[in-house]
Amino acid sequence: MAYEQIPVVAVVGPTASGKTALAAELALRFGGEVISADSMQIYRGLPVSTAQPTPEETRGVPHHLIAFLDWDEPFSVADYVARAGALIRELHARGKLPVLAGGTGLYVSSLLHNVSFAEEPRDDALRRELERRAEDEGAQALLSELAALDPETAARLSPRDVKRIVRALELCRLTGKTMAALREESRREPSPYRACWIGLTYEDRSLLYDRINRRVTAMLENGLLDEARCLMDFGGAATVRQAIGCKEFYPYFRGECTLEEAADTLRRETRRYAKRQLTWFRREEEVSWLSRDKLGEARLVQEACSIVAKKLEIAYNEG
RNA sequence: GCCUCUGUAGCUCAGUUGGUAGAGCAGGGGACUGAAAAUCCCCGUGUCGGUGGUUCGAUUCCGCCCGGAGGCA
Repeated sequence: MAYEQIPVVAVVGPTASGKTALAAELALRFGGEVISADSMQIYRGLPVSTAQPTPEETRGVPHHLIAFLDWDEPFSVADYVARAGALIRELHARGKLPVLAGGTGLYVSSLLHNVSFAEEPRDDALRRELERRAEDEGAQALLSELAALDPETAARLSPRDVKRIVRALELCRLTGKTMAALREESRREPSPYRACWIGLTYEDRSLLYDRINRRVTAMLENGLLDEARCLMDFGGAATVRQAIGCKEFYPYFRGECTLEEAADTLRRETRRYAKRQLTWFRREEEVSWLSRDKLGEARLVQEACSIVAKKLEIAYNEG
């Protein structure tokens, strides 16, 4: 490698697995700062539903890319990669170790594998038009159209995956290139980062689910309903509206179900989300997994430190 | 104590006029390139409560036992 790669730690795993605490601990021990990799914690005014780190949890360590966007502002992976990449360079220049912490797999993977999004634009009006056509003519019609332009992408998409069909068509129209080709081009540049991936998991899935279930109860005690009510009244960009934690209560607010039913739906959606996160990170071959149900708190931190020190070849003070 | 109903997948239940069974939910696996906490794909073997009997063959019919619900005393 002709140039030196910037060392980066990435703490990943499903929601409620303890990423926040471990990231702060690692930042303290290695002289780092935390960069969140979470597509919902970016928004202001959702500290409870998005489980943003509390002041106690940050332990005096600076945390970046949290609560800086208003609800009417959309956000995307491309925005994330640009901002987080700039932050990493800035921290490195200041002699700080960047510690990524978050559960948005697409963000972490795209950033650390240096996926380039530079040239591909987006066009919300075109997107809306395509979505309307999908409703009127059926998604299959759009998929057939895509098959003529970009057979490779069309072949791997389901006729029901409207979102991806629309985006693939949008890309063809705007760039004249196929999504398949653009994907290929986006992976050409080698990563400027030397990444140490640490994955938190539970070997016994039911223990993770217990934690999730209890966390929802705790959130309700901490004002979750107020956030949900505000977001429902405000509306906001398509991005925030997807947040798990608020939309599940809208039926309750409309009198269509009980509070307990809404809370159970939220618990289930969070469990499913955690499962999807595990699926995403499992395919990242570089992840060193640590089982939270097998290691005590002290042991977990110790293991994580030694993995980081070894991988990034940095010294640190034990204890 | 007697009578009735009931016991099938983790849960709620369907079903087999006797040829070892299937839905919903829960759950599991996977995919993922500008909305990703989104979106999409795939996955149902379980002593049919136990035990005897009838039968070529019982989860299905009959007897007894055990568990649950209700009714009468």
